[in-house]
Amino acid sequence: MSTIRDVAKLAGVAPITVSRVINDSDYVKLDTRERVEAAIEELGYVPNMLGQSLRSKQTMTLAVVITDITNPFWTTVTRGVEDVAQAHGYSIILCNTDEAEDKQEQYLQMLLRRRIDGILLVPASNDAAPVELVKKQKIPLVLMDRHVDGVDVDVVRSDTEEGAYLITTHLLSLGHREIAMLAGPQSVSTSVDRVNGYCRALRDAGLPKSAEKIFLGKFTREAGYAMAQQMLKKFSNTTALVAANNFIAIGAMQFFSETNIRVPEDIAIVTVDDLPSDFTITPFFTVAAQSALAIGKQATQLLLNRISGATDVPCQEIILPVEMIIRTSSGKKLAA
Amino acid sequence: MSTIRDVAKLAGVAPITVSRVINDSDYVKLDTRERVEAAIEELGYVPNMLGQSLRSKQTMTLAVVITDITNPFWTTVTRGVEDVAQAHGYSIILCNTDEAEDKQEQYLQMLLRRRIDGILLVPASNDAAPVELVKKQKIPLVLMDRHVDGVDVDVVRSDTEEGAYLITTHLLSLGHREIAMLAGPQSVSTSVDRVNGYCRALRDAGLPKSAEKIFLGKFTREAGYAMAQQMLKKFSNTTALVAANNFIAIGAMQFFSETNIRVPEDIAIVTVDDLPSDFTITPFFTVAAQSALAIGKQATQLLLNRISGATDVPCQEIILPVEMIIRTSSGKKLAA
DNA sequence: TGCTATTATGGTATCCGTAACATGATACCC
DNA sequence: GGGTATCATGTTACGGATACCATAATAGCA
Repeated sequence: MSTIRDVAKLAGVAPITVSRVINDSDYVKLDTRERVEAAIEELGYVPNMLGQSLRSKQTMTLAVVITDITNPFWTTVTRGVEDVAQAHGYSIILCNTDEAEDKQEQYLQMLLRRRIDGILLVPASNDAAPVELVKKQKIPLVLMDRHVDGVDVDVVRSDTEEGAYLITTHLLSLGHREIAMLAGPQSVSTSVDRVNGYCRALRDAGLPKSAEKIFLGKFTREAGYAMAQQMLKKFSNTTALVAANNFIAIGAMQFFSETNIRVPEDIAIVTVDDLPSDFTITPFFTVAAQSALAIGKQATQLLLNRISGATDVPCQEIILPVEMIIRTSSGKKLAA
Repeated sequence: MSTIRDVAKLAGVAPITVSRVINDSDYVKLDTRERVEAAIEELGYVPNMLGQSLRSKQTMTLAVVITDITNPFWTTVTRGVEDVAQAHGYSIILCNTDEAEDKQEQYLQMLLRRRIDGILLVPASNDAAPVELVKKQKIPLVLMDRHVDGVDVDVVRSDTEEGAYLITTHLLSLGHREIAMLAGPQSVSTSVDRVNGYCRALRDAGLPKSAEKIFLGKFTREAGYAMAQQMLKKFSNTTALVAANNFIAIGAMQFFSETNIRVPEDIAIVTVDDLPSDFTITPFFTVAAQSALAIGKQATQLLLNRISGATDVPCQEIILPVEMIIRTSSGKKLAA
């Protein structure tokens, strides 16, 4: 692969002149410019960004560290990131942590070595260490979707506590009193927040003891299936269910479907996180929908602001609103 | 951010000695090593990969260029890529072309500038130019899912023609004779291949003229909706439908659902591409399923082989088998 | 003791592009 | 004609890590 010096030699100029032509950065006579461009064409020269980055200390690269690229919520977030990043000339490095702290740490180390310009992180857990690791190197960092306790850092997330509150309140308004919750892991803030929203709704309705019906698992279909099973075994009088995300809801639905329990007739279901409309023929779940795209876009915008020097501005927590969409899965008002 | 020289100075050694410690590449006295490691720790030194890459001419980075990160098929492919890449110490740069040739070209140029070690490309169209562009720079390249005419290049894809053949034949075996096809764009090989499979099945059944019922659009839900509408307008006697992918099938389903046409009673549907089981409560579509994960993994494996010097081996086209899964959407055998 | 092999460390140049500074040429104005 | 502003190009050094070669110290052995 040819270098800027090869081009310079062929065009009979100094390397810096070629650089000027490439970057359109300084005076170059038309005649010279044409000679240089011809040489570039002839050699098929492509500037080496490694050299540029080494000097400029900019890689024009952002990293997106998510927990699972297979989950449509995260891909939509990533899509939002990509759109904004691309519009500003940045590329995206994608990292999958699978919710594993060691994999996350490994990736972050690698990103630091790469001198990435900024990181968009969905923290695998509530542990502050990885955030500190990045902050110590002064690499701009924005957390997405989840917050982490005890560190000063930018966060862009949905008001997921309110979301859980809304859908639980909806169930209460339909007359349900025995409402269980199938939640995610305790180490993840969104799971905790959603449990809190659920509890607050029950408290506001004067049913604090109902909050014992909480099951903790993972944000997966398998976990949803298993938790639904346990839940019915333990609390057979349950009439409604709050799922902490769509995968849990789907897993629960599969269990109910297999055991001939009708939804919403026998048990009503509500959940946080909508499924993309592209995947569903007729939307079924009553949900607290967040805008994954907006999370990605806003987080990236904030990150780019930080990169372009807004370092004195104190860290912000941007909390986006959620929207309740009432559909079939929550059923009708119970007969009194 | 500190450099190898800062560490060297603090430890009282030459930079090269620090390098040796970092890479464990040569003799270093235990005593010296410890001093260097202490200095690294104290300064929070992180090696700069830009410098390393500039020398070694390896970026340890692969690019995945797909058409839409929001589509679960591509994310599963990407997941396969990521798994294999990560296991070999490579990172992934992700690029979304939105099926647009200009965006693809822009991305490829950028990847060349970055001196990516290899590219996994889902070509946006049948145009050979982008492939030539990459090959000219001798950057290892593997196409995924789609092939491109007139160029010698590695490809890993599914036997999608056979897939379409299988599901069409299944419809024929159920007694259907008026079978329409809703396909993707003509510029994409998978769409063409699926149309061919559909035609071959009809030809084998002695119904070549039925192949006039082909509609071309995009691989999207919206297009599926629109094509289903047109199709019924033009050929109201149609009893079965072959969709070229799952989004088209879902779009068609939505149209039928809105117009009170029952599936499979009034019209049977089969499609290529399964929906991930995590998104569906009870799988409905009879499909020709490909293993997206396998495509990603195999393509990456092949790419890594090329990178590590298998340049003399001629280009291969790896064609993975598809599997027909019969479900509800194709219905029962028609009464004679 | 003298010679070679092994261990341990350093100097210099290089990967590629560009910032900073320097020089030269041309144009313009009084 | 002399001085300044603009245009045009080049020289040198640097960013960070490391290959290559050189040197020095120690160990091993006859």
